[in-house]
Amino acid sequence: MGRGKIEIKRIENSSNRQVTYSKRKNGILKKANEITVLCDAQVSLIIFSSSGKMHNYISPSTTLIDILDRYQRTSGKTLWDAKHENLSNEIDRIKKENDSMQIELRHLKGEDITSLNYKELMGFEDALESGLKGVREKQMEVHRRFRRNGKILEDENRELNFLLQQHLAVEGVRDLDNGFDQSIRDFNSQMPPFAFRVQPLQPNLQERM
Amino acid sequence: MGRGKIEIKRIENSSNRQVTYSKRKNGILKKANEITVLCDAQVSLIIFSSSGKMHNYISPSTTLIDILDRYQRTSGKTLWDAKHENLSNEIDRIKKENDSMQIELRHLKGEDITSLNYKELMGFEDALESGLKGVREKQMEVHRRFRRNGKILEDENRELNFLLQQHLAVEGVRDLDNGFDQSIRDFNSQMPPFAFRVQPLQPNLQERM
DNA sequence: AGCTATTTATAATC
DNA sequence: TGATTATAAATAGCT
Repeated sequence: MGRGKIEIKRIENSSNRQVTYSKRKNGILKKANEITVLCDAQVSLIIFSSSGKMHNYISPSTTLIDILDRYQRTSGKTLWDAKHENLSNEIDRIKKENDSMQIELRHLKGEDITSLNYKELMGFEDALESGLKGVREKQMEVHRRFRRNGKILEDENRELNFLLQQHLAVEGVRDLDNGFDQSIRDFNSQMPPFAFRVQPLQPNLQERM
Repeated sequence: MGRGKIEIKRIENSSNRQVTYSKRKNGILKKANEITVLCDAQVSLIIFSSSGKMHNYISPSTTLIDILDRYQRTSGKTLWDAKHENLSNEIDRIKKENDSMQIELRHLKGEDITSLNYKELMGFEDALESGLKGVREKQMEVHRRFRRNGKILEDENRELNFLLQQHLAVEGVRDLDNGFDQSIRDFNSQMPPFAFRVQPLQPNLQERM
């Protein structure tokens, strides 16, 4: 329908193609709307030009999602259900893993063990004993480190006290009235040696306890 | 384009509407194909008639899913991602739950406890001790039941032996040659009393061990 | 379903 | 691009 008849095959001239696309695109969009209004139809029309521009028409009485849902039901073809199913399967798998871990946890805590047989009980006893052994070893280690750190702090404290006494002996007579040394002496006398807080001489001495 | 001009508004006559739908539907499908071929376009066209019949056209060079993916990317509108997001969120939630259980399990088994602080260690020690206590109590119970069952079996065994001796004393003289009683006597003498297998006099005596 | 008078879409041109 | 126009194509009303 134009000045001349054309064959329906790819228009090689790129600019002609672009012009024809633009005209015919408008034509189709118009017809999509007309059939919607005239015939109560529901239309979803999505067009991509070869240059990537998109145009679309959806009948106002509906939505694209609705059309696609009906498309799936009518054609039997599946669009997003496949992706959906994968996720659902993963959820099931993880939930199962979850449940069995929950059961094992309860067993290790001594709950719900009535259903276990003797062999299973032995297994859990072993697991609990080795766990307890590990925890107790770790506790001992923490204890030892704590005691060692305390010992070192005590030594530091003793040394600092000694230095302070020296300092007081040398300087104290000279500045009897400025009150500074006195306040330190008060502070020191109120605190037991162990609690005397100083920056540790060894860095990284305190570890996480 | 027809014998008369028509207004673009719903055709009230149902059969006219149906006829017009059929003609125009063919027209649009044809145009969709033409723009595809002439202009290298990619078209997805889905039409539902008011009576529910579906017709659709997809450019042969693509798929509906591909068009819809591009539609989402181009328009920013989301079609199935919303449904997906819900499932993905649930997966994340369950996976997190899963991970923390896995960590707790490892800790209860005495693994990976270097990262625990002292207070946490104490907590796990308590949990392990109470778990171990529960398991050992259960084991003791199983043991007791086992011993009791054994005792009962011994008693049964003794009684059966007694009955057998009686039987031999009364009947044995009469049937010295049939070999049956002799074989029983042999069988019995080879087995320690405890291993003498009989149907228990009390049903349900053996519980799960 | 066909037919055809008429309207509409659009190819070529400006 | 956008407007014009001659012509092809689509289709409304009728059988």
